Amino acid sequence: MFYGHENCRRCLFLNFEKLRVLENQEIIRQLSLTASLMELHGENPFKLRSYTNAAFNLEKFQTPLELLPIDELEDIDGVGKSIAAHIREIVDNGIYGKLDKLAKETPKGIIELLKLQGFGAKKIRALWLDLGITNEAELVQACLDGRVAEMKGFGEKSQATLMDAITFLRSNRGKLLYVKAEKIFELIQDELNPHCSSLSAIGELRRKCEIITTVEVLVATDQISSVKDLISGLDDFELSNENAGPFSWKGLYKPTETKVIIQFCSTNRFVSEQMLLSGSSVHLAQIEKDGTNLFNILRKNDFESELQAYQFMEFPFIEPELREGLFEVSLARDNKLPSLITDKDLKGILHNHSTYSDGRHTLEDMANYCKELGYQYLGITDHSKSAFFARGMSEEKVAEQHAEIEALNNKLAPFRIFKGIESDILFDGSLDYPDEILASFDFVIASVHMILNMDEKKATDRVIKAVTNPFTTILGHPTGRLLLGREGYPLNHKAVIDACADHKVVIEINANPHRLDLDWRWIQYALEKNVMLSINPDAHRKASYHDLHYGILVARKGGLNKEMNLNSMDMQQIEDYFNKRKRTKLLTV
DNA sequence: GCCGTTTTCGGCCCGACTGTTTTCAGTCG
Repeated sequence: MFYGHENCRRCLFLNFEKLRVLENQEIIRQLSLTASLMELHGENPFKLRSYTNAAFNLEKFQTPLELLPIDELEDIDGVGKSIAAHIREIVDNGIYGKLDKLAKETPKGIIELLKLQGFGAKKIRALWLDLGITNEAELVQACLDGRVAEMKGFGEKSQATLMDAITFLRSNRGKLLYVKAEKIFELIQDELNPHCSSLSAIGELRRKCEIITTVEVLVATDQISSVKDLISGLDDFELSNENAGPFSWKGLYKPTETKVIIQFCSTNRFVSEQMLLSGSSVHLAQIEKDGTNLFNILRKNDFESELQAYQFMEFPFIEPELREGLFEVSLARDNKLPSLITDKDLKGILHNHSTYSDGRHTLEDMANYCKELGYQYLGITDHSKSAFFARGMSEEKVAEQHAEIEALNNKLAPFRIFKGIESDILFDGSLDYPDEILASFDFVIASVHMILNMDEKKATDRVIKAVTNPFTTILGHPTGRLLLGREGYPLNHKAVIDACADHKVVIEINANPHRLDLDWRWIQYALEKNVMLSINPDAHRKASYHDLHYGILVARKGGLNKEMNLNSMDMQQIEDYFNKRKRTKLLTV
């Protein structure tokens, strides 16, 4: 349940954003927040636990709660009269009285402090009551004075960890995952489209960076001043620098405190400005012809298309997401640019969960929807038994699932479900089923979920040991990172990729927008070593199949082509691949 | 606050890790 970030209660609860419609997630967020605020106010722990339990049970609930009458809400596990009434109130008013009251009784800065990693409501309560701290600045001062370390339940280490957590929080403030920044861009696009001749994302957004610090947009219009007024007049946008210049608007998207810059230009300058403001400075400088670089050419010349500009420089077209100045220019110079993978190149979906472990939808639902989307196969990989809290499967459950897969394969043919498992990598790098059980799967994804605090040497040795396991087909989310949420465990990427090369293990590009792990910066090295990748959604519900798109974006950014992506194989190819690997493995066991 | 009765009260999910209070509370997954 906590493994897929989408189900992480902490992240849900801290996700203060207006980029939402009233979905079950919003109700869950409010109930979880209630539990934290109750804890903050020292209320009965059992009472607040019922809110946590209700939120937890609602996670698994598929029907939109806003459609349910109150008596049906009360039938849900963990939801009684009181919480059912709260849910109705949220549906009707957007928030419910009890939470509203709790929030009003709590300093805003204290609620912010609940975001600090490693510190829960009880610790924050202690800081609030004992030291009178009500915001981040006061907390920093208390740490610097050493007052935190002197408190009961805290010490020097806690104080240092607290400072680290504040630093992490500060460094991420205003930053957004690509998936969320894209929504801000779409808002701007919808508003401005009627008033401009051309509009494009530029900067990090156009380069499909996984983290966005500034949402930048280029607009070609002859009504600059009225477009500026239009943006400043929108509820969620705030002009922050009136002196930004005649050709730009600088401000904030208030709900997430994200910086927004809108640049203006004339229609005939659009292509050149778009390129100037999208490619990194290194990219623009590296592309040279007769001693003049692309940067200078674009400043002085107008083009009708980006292709025309590259052709002018005697270069092939370079996709915007590659324009980081890392490897693309030398590849282009040698005419070795990859034909980047696209959404259409995915033939099946691997790494998915069902109700056999912590997924929301049944195996049959997951299979039907996968088929409906036009894919040829599904690889189902529920959690293994060690992931007890994700309801990992016992050996008996595995057998039960395999029987159902066989029945479904008869029913859904030629669509095919492959028997997989997301096997936990245990503390010492071993997998948590005996060989005979591991041998019963078509493929095995080995992933780390627990004990994430090892040093680089230990973490690397552990992962490499899992990679050398003859049953491992794919290494799942290699570093365990959650973007803007948790650093991955430190890993010697080269050593791990080398081990994957030696043992013919595929590396996952986890497409969940919170993970995007393997980091795209390592794709080129993997390709150099002839290591295949696999773009997997880690879906815990049907809708998460669509996360594949974000995996595609970073895979393209790293320069991946379809030939080196495992799930670009068609059904027959991947079946042969799995079978061949299994035969090889059986020889080595 | 919810649940499940031995139904109107009494009990309330797991395990590992960390740091600190040296025997356990808080946090996380």
